[in-house]
Amino acid sequence: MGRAPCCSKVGLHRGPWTAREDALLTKYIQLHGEGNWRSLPKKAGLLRCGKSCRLRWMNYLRPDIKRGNISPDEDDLIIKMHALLGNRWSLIAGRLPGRTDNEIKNYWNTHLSKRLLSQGTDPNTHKKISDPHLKEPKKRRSNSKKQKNKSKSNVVVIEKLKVHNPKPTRIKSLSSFSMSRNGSFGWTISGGSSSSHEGDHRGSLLVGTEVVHVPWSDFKDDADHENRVGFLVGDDHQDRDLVNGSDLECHSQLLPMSDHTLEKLYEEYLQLLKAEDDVQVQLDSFAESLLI
DNA sequence: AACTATCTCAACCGCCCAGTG
DNA sequence: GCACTGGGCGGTTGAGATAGT
Repeated sequence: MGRAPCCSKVGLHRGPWTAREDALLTKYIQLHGEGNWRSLPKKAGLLRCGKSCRLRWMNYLRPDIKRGNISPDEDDLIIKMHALLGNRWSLIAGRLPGRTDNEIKNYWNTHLSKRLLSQGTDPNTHKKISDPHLKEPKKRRSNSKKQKNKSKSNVVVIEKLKVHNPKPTRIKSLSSFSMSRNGSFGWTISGGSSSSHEGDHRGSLLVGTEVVHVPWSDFKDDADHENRVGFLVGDDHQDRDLVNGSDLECHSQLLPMSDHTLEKLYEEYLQLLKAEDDVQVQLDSFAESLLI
């Protein structure tokens, strides 16, 4: 509908981001903070749409991002949240620290919806379906455990049985994350230094007691690797190895915090689910509370 | 080894909403 | 109330990776 694109696309670079672009964007945001996405590309020296910059930052470059497989607990939570909220990925992501809406959306579409189908559940309505054809998920030709190792993301699968490859995710507002847009609730995630949105990232990979990870797509091919790594880790060279080497162990070390948070969430759900009398009413009110 | 089918997910697109003047 | 802008969201796409033939 009539709205003009957020910026002129003439001459703008599209497609996968290079390490150099990542570095430029990260550096700019570290210095000036988030916001003003429309003008940011120009100021940062990027030939990108502001939206593209925002997306790249939010889903990949933010320092308060962790990596890691989506755990079975998170699986379960996503399914429950989806039953409550539908395809409101940002809200669901808001309940899963370290997960982006894009990641959850992708994960749902590629894994969870198929799983529900295979279990005879309509992924849209979360109700049992009777059509046997719908129960059969689209199968890959192999039933072998795929060990996908995309060079693009340079990620190693930790859990042998899980096929989902982790991608970078963000922990919404480490000190206290709040719902975006429609949501207003929040919780406090661990103490430690806060990483504000006003350019206080300082290029460090350490956020509080957490080691957060910077994306490293393009690393293997990019000649700017060293510059980028050095840049991204700032002066904290002890973190270099986290970037240069396999950081999967570090990913798993991040999980306890998330698991702890998940426990809280489960408590909420259990409380709701225990009340069988008017469970639907409570679930509805719970869903509404997310939207306030 | 080559080809094909399938899967994954980063990135883009269009729309909506809130804020501002 | 209206127009405009910036930011954000959900849906979709397509390149690259993987596995089977």
